[in-house]
Amino acid sequence: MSNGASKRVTQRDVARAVGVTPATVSYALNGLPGVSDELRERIKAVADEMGFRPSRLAVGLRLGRTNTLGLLLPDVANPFYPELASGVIEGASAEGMQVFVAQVGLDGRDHAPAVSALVDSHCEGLLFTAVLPHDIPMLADLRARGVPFGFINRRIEGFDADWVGIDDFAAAKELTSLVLEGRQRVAVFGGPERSSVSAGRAAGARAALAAAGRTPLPDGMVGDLTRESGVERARALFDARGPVDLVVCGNDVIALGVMDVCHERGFAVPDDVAVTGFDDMSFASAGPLRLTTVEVPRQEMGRQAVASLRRRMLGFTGEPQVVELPYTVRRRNTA
Amino acid sequence: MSNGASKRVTQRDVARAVGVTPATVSYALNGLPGVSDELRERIKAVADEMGFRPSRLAVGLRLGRTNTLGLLLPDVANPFYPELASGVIEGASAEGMQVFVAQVGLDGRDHAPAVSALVDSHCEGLLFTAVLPHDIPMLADLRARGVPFGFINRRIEGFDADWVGIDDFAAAKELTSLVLEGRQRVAVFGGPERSSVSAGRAAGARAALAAAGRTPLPDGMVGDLTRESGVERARALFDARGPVDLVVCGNDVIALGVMDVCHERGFAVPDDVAVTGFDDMSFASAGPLRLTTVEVPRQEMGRQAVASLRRRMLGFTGEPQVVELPYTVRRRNTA
DNA sequence: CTGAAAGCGCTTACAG
DNA sequence: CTGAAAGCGCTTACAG
Repeated sequence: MSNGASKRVTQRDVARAVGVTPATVSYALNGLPGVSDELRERIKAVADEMGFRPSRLAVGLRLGRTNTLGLLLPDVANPFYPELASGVIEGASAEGMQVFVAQVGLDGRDHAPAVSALVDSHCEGLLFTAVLPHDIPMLADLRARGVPFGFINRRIEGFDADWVGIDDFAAAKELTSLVLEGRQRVAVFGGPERSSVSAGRAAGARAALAAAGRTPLPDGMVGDLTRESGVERARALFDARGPVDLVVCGNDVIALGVMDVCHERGFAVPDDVAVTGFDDMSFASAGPLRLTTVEVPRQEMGRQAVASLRRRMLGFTGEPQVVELPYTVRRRNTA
Repeated sequence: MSNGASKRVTQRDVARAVGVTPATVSYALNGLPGVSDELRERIKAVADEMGFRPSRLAVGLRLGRTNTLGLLLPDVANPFYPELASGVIEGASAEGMQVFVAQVGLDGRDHAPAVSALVDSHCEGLLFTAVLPHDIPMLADLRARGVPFGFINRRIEGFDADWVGIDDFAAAKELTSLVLEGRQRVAVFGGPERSSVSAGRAAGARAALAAAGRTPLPDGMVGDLTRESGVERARALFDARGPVDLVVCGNDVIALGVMDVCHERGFAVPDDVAVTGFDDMSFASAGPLRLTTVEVPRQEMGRQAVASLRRRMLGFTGEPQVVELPYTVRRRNTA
């Protein structure tokens, strides 16, 4: 025993033990009519005792339904995604579904191989968290194959699909307006150029500035959503212009990088340089940090996305569903 | 088209298109002998053009090998685990394996249902990140069924299995000795009582104190690895004893909670109260935080665990493999 | 070099 | 109320 050989108990084993055919075991265990109560109980008891568990592979092959969903996550240096994933996994598990997690490149580069592997494994639905416009051909192909999918967080202009997220534009505008006050020299450190989320946040910040009759500094508007990128952009910015009044960042991680540089140069936050983040990651509220930011309901986004996807998997073919969740501006100590 | 019906192209479709039997398609695509080069190329071309991809379900059922691995993660409020997961997913994907991710309760409670679902799906190996001693019966059952598994991070005293982690005892001892200096009143805020990792870290801290002829304060030794727990324990501690000299925390998240309370009470860190963390999570090095902690190679732990597990899946039956990775003590500004 | 057949573990009409 | 048969999509001995 325990020689590595599969010790799986099959339906047939149970059938033999009880003295019926496998079909009867199937009927009994799946609660279909046509089996006497007494026999059903006996089969259940034997199955339990033998530790029989139907093979999901066999059931999936036979039924053409696997109860499996695929989740595509970009590189997890960004703590935004794990919490999204947690919501997805929790929501899926509550519905008896399993989740294959695949990783795509930073910022969502190179979805194709991951999607292919997921489809090969009969995922019945896919959830994308970091789509970019160049993914459209792949998505169109997916749609043609009849594989349901949904977007979380990012979406693609002009390519409709179920989506769950927040109003990034409104949130960024509100945050920026709130902290703008008299600050004149304002930099906006956005995320990747083609990310709908980053674009929305940057546009919101610019709109707030415009409403106050100001324009942002042209420095560092586009970059990765990483701390390193925040550091590099902040250094370049401060080298060129000294301590500016406010840096509006595309997420909390960039803001961390900016604060690193403020610390390194001895600029007081927010007195010399005010900084805002976005997402309200767990560390943002920490005592020594107290980052001013926007809380995004990441777990809830994941859960809602599963709910939408499940409807599709069950055959719903209506218009793309848009779920816009509430956000909360958190004004703390950095702006 | 696109009515939700499965648009899967099967081997048989390809066979029909080429005018051969499905078996020939299988031989051709899998590079087996017995197919002329010319025919093989033609079959490959047609398969590609039709977008044929073998069903992993069918292949898995037929071969009894699914190339799938299951990863069990506790509640992801703790950023420790996503980075571990990233290493696992990356390592698996490099080997052509897919990863089912399942979530278990906080601190690893209630593994059983998740394990069961993973085994039902024919995962060929399981990776546990937060085992507890009471999981032994479940693990023994797994072993009896011939399902290979490995531990990352936590392990179980007296239950040998492949394990990847660091020497938590040595690391905690080194860190504590380094920052101890003249500090007399020292609290050790550990993690869950039965976690091998938390136990090792706490023991290491106590050993360092003992070596200096000191004993830790009895307050808050056991608790969850959460910020809330850090907050609660710090409040109770400071209520009872005022600002102690040093709080050695079981991880960075607890330390964050302690620093929240220092901030709230106006205690300067490290001058009034020194604080150490453990793990070196990304936020730990942030300018305003500069937490003194121990860097744990989380991604690498995940990758190595996949390598060990893969050997088992390929039939290796030798002694349990123990992989102890190097850690790095990071002395920054909080102690 | 190619084809027909069995079988992985299930489910579900269809007969009895 | 129960059993025999077909089939989901593959792979692999086994004949030809």
